[in-house]
Amino acid sequence: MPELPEVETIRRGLLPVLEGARIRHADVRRPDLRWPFPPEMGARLMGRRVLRLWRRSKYLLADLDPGETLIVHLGMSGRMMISGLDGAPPKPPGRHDHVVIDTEGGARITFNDPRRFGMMDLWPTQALGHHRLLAGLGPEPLGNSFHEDYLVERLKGRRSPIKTALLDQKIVAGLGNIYVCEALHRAGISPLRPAARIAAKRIRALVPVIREVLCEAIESGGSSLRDYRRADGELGYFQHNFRAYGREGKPCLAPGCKGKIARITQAGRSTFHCPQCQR
DNA sequence: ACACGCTCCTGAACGC
DNA sequence: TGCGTTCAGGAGCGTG
Repeated sequence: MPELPEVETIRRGLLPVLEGARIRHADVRRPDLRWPFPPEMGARLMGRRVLRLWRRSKYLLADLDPGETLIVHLGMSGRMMISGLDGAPPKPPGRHDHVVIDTEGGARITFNDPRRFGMMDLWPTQALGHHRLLAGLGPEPLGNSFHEDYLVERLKGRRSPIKTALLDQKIVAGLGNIYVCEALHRAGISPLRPAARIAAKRIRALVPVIREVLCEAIESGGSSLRDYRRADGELGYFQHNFRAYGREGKPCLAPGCKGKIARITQAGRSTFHCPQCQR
């Protein structure tokens, strides 16, 4: 499922066809995803130019001329597909293709989301910070305001396990289940340990590890899961080698560790970790 | 402020 | 072979 690296990779894939392009037509094929689409979304997108395509946490943001931003979240199973390039026919919409955007350049961007956990909204660009979904987000993990002192401070007094704390988007925005498991594994920190009971030194060491895990995933094009299947023009599919995630029962890959990856449930979610080397 | 459980949804994987 | 059941999970939201 798309986490920050996947969204970033999708953004980069969309960049050449969307940034600077004018939307010729937008086909909104159902009234809602997780929430209703904004009123008249299709009509409001039509004829507008995309000034900038950027990302905040797991949200894709397309600044439109004039003054409005299209906010897109891919949820669990959202995908983007590009077709209609080089004179090829644009892909006709199929099952779960909920929004189809055609540009004047001839490209077609198809948003597909079987589980419909995604969302789209339109919001004034200068007031984006006040959008209910963006307002409370913590710092970008790859940005300057996510740093060692910040994380140490934010985890003070947190009795919840570090795994849960790192999934809290108010603390750091964009981490999901997979990369939290990977980061904690690399840092040798047990996902079960209460956040407030981790030595400051180890939290400080975790910060660059989080960045490293995300950067590697972005470099390799993100990660792939069941929900992502390779197809022509589909963005966001990646092959990434996880050391912990999805490796229940397999040998721990930490250097020198003889442990085995275990799978537990925390806050209703699977955690993969090595009980041997993660303390 | 924090912590927890519930909820949305469908396809894939699994069991009988 | 076919059907029913379980699981996956981002993250808002209500409750304590």
